[in-house]
Amino acid sequence: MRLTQPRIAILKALIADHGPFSVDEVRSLSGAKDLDRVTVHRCLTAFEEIGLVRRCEFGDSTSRYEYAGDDHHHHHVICKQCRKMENVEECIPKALVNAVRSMGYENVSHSLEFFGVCKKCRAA
Amino acid sequence: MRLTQPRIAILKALIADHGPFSVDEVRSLSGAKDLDRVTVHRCLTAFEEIGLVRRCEFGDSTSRYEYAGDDHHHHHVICKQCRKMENVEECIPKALVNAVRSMGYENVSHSLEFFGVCKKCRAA
DNA sequence: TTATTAATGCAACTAAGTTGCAATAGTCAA
DNA sequence: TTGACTATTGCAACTTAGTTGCATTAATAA
Repeated sequence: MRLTQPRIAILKALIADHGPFSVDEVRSLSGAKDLDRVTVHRCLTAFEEIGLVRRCEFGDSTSRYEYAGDDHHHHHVICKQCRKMENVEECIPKALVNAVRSMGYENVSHSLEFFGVCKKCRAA
Repeated sequence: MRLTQPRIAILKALIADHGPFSVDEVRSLSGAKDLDRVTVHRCLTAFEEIGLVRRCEFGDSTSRYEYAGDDHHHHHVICKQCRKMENVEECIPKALVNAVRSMGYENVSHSLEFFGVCKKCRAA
């Protein structure tokens, strides 16, 4: 895998700002504003494949990406109103994954997202 | 809310076959093959709003829907290879939801999906 | 320094879902 | 039962996110 200008810019942005970002958000954060959307896509996909980046789905049919090179496993809460998101450090118990294994699955991973209304939005 | 032919057909299909279905799958399952895609969409959205149907996202940028009128809360495992899906009856511990509440969120819901490789696919 | 080829950028395309609007068909009241 | 009201449907056109093919560019290895 080659270390190119677009890839450096994208990775820098993801490491600096951490909070899953859409392709277009990554594009503007990366500074390289003239970066092609397709390139950002391909870079993120490539990073995902080697585990440098994690893809998140929040149910709005847009993929978001965050830096994952630090092995910091976590989940997210998304405010149903303002769409702000925060990390949730707690994770599911191992027993749950084992339950799925006992159903005959191997190589089990999971996706867990929380949705709620944040303090700010409730005040308004 | 009016009880129309399309809605009856769609609900029947969802109750009969349960396993989250995409809009097009619902369309063919409903028998009413000449049903407009848009209509199916709108019906499912309407059902979702009144809690009759639950929307699931498996990270392939397609929404899937399942009957939820029976209050049967559960999650899913999706095989990473053949895309087959099964219910997972276990759920996350209350402590986890409380952790999110203590971050300042109310009305907290969650989405949890498992991904793995099923027995059949491993054999092949 | 040059040759190789992975990666980029562009244009055209696909897939899922949304919107506006005229026509249709449930539902309510007479 | 009939008629009026209006929610719902179906169509066409549109949006948004993402993908594909291919010629050009720029990392890397010799």
